Amino acid sequence: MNPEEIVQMMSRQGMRITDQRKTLATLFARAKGYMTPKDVYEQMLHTYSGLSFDTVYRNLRIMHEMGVLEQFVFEDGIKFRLHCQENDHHHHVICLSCEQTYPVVFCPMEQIPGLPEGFRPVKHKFEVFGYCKKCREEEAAQ
Amino acid sequence: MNPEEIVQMMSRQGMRITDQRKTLATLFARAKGYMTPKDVYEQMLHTYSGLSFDTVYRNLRIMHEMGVLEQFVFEDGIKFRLHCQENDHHHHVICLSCEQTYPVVFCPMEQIPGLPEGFRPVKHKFEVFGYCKKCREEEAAQ
DNA sequence: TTGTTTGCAAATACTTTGCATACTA
DNA sequence: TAGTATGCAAAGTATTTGCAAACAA
Repeated sequence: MNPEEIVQMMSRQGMRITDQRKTLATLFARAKGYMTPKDVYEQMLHTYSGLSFDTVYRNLRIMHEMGVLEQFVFEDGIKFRLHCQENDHHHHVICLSCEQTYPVVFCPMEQIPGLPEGFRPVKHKFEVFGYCKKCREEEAAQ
Repeated sequence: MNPEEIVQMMSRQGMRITDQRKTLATLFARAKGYMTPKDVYEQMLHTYSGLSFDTVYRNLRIMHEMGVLEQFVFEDGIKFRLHCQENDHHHHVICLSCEQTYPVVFCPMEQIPGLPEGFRPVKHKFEVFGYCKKCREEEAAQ
């Protein structure tokens, strides 16, 4: 998705489009992996020297509520990225080096045996972490 | 696992066995689900009125490092429970109501298709959330 | 007796809130 | 113009650290 599409999406949801929010859109459009609130703040600070942290938090929260961003709880804290554009149910493969994510359509719930008797599943998580081709090649080249 | 076994395990790892740590062992032996540091603090406060939060944090961290406890990042924060005693690789089914967990031997990695070309997986997460038989029955009985 | 554990106090990190001003629509 | 967004200051929550006294081995 390009920045304009993101801005449109935000606008459609009733958000007012400020310069900062345009920059946020550009930032997330360009981002390869996930970003922490701190990452976002630091990136934005280049352009807006008077930027405050609470505005970043507010916008991240709103953009998450609007479904523009996706929030992911890593061991080391919460991170954000653009909301996944895949329509069908899918899972993610995440590179531990560049944090790029790849969708996988395979879903283990379709064939899971051995659920406890009487257990009614309502949601599940399946994520694979590792190293993508590009990062492995770069690593090997050093 | 009973409290004595947990205490032995801690002792074997070189931890000194204080009254508080014995109580911690008892607490986790009895706990059905996961506990937040706050839960633990509040439980312990019944017995130790002068208890401080930092001691709870310290002990939880140490017991996690020693492999006595298991740490789980939920959306609403970090929680702890006894480290799983299953030997073989397995995954967890977690009840959203009582937080009781059940092991499942099935592992989706054994048959996952569609990994991006050249991606080398190093770890994965697979967790199923829902409601266990007991909680569903209790819910229905109301 | 030695070295670990504890409580206290304070520091740090992260996130949220109230309010006046600035800006979008 | 009406109402939202921003920066500032401050508060709230979660977690960590340094230190002296208490305690386990």
